Amino acid sequence: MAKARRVTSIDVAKEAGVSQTTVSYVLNNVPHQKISEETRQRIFAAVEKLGYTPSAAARTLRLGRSDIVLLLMPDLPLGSTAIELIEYLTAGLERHGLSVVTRIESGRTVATLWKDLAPAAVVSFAPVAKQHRADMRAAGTYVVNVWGDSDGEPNVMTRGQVRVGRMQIEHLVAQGHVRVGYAAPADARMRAFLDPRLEGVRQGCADHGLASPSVREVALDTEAAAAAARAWREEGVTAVCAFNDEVAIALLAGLRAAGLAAPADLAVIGVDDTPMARFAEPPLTTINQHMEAVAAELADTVLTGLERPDARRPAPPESATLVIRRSA
Amino acid sequence: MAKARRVTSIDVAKEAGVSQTTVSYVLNNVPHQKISEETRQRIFAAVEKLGYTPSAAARTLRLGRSDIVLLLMPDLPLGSTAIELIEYLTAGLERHGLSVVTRIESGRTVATLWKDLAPAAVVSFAPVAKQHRADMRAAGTYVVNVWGDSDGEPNVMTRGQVRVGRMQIEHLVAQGHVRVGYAAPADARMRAFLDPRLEGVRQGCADHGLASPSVREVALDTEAAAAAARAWREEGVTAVCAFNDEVAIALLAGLRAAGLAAPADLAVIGVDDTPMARFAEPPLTTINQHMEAVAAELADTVLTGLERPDARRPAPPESATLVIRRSA
DNA sequence: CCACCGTGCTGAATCGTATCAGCGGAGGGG
DNA sequence: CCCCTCCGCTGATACGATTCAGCACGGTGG
Repeated sequence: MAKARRVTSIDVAKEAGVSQTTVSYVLNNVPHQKISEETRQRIFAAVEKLGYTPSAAARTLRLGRSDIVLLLMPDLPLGSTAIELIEYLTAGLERHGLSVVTRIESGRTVATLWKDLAPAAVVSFAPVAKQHRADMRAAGTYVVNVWGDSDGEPNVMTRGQVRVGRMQIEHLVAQGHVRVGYAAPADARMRAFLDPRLEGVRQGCADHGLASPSVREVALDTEAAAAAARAWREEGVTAVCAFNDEVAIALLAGLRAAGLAAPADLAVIGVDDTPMARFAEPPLTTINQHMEAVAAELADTVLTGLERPDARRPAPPESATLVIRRSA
Repeated sequence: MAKARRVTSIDVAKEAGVSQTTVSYVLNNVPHQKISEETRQRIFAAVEKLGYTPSAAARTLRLGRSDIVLLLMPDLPLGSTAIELIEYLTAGLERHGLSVVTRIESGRTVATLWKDLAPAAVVSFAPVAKQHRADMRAAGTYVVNVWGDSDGEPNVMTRGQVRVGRMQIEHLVAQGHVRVGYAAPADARMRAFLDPRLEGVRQGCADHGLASPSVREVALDTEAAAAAARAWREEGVTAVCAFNDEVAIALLAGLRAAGLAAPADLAVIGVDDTPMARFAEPPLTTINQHMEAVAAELADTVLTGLERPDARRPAPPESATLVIRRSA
């Protein structure tokens, strides 16, 4: 069989008995171009009949930018929370004709990929050099930097993360704790999320007249975690907000190793509600972030940035809930 | 400032004082086109001087296929094992001019994305409808289906997964166990990995003259896991191979809830060596897969499939090791 | 001396879309 | 009756690469 030729807009034009220009106008809803309703329908019918799909490559070549949104993720395990976020974001943007692809970022190969894809927007959960960001913006790519480099860039995540930190403290205060600690991850790549969450905890402490939390790094290592636990105990700390469930679980393991028990000796609260959280010993109290809401907000930011104003929808108000188990 | 125009191969041609055709020949190493060494150098110099980068869109339009490799992942948490695999694969293919992007697959929107990207190859860890695969192949995309649908498609992962299952059994046998169980995940999306691993366990049992393993589903729920543990005990099972660390950790939680202890009452061995494995109670014995080797094999498959024969390198022989902790 | 061939290079067509500039005809105002 | 405007549509070009066909030139064989 002959190598099937692609169906082009010219084929559609022939089928509908109009010019290729008209087909393009109709399919792109070009404003200020009056096309009769009858012609429109003929064209849509032809598209349907021939199974026409526009060539993304040709579009990209002509317009200088594709309909792709590049999502940059750090080279860290993506928990169910992150996966959920990606899925909702993908679905949300797909609805507006944008395709999301993800790149797990380990180094500085973004530039190459960016040139290859010519994406309409880049959403980055991974750190990107300021220079790169500037280059992309200069070339017309809309860049959403989820990492708040505090340089006044659009940043949708920060606010929610602060709130998560506050929620941790609210629960501990409600349980009567007065002297609290904060378990930070040893992995520096987490900084972008650490900062706002910790800030939320600090704010919460201030609001309730508590002293600022005693911050310690808790490495993913039982001995190190045990040492941290003992140190907190000596300071009189009775409860610890962990950066996330992973850190929290490590800390629980450390407690057991140190012959201590949660929540009696030290209460622990995590963030994420990982599938593993319920199997911890004791089962982990944690904060469950509603990724659908977060993703919606993120999608909104992108669409607005790309000036597709038809897209706005109010973000659901509640975006996190407390999951009480036994560790705090 | 004037909107910076793109540097094209025509600019390079002018700078080097040759035709654009020649530039293309040189940059693509077109065989059977003799270009003098001197001209080559002039062109490379011009490329360097002007900072020329070929337009991927134009290439794609002309060739009908891009230099992108689309990696399809299921919408499951990507543990550090998976992330590592992705990273190594990305790095390995990048070396040969291929850009890897990932799509977290939840539904059937692959087709759209595939058309948008016109990828050179698709590597799928997620199930893809047979029809889709056929379409892609018909259009010239090289498809690697890691899910072995047993329809004779290239499948690099299966063999290694079988080996992993065997390794689990080897350890248990060495510990003197005779009657073993297999803890399967409740999530059906894991089937593709479950089947070969379980097959490996079965083979191992046969080799050592043991009865076939007693297979039970272990949901990620403490009560369900406890029930499964009790059931195995009643059968006389003394050790269980878990599908992965996640299932293994759930099972350990179930054991504690049932008042049983690992490994005395029931030994448990996982797969993956998740970061959480060492914090389990008791710390989990597991199999650590060497993703670098797996990724290398996968990259090799893709490159061979795309007929870039320069790329072959022998895959490292060892690709998994046993990590002994305390649960088995 | 002519025919022929290989070397090193060039001209022009092509991929499929978006968009600028313009064209015929109908209708209205003077 | 003529001019002008607006509607609905079309022709032609550009985007930036690959590649087919072919050209000039110098050397070699007959």
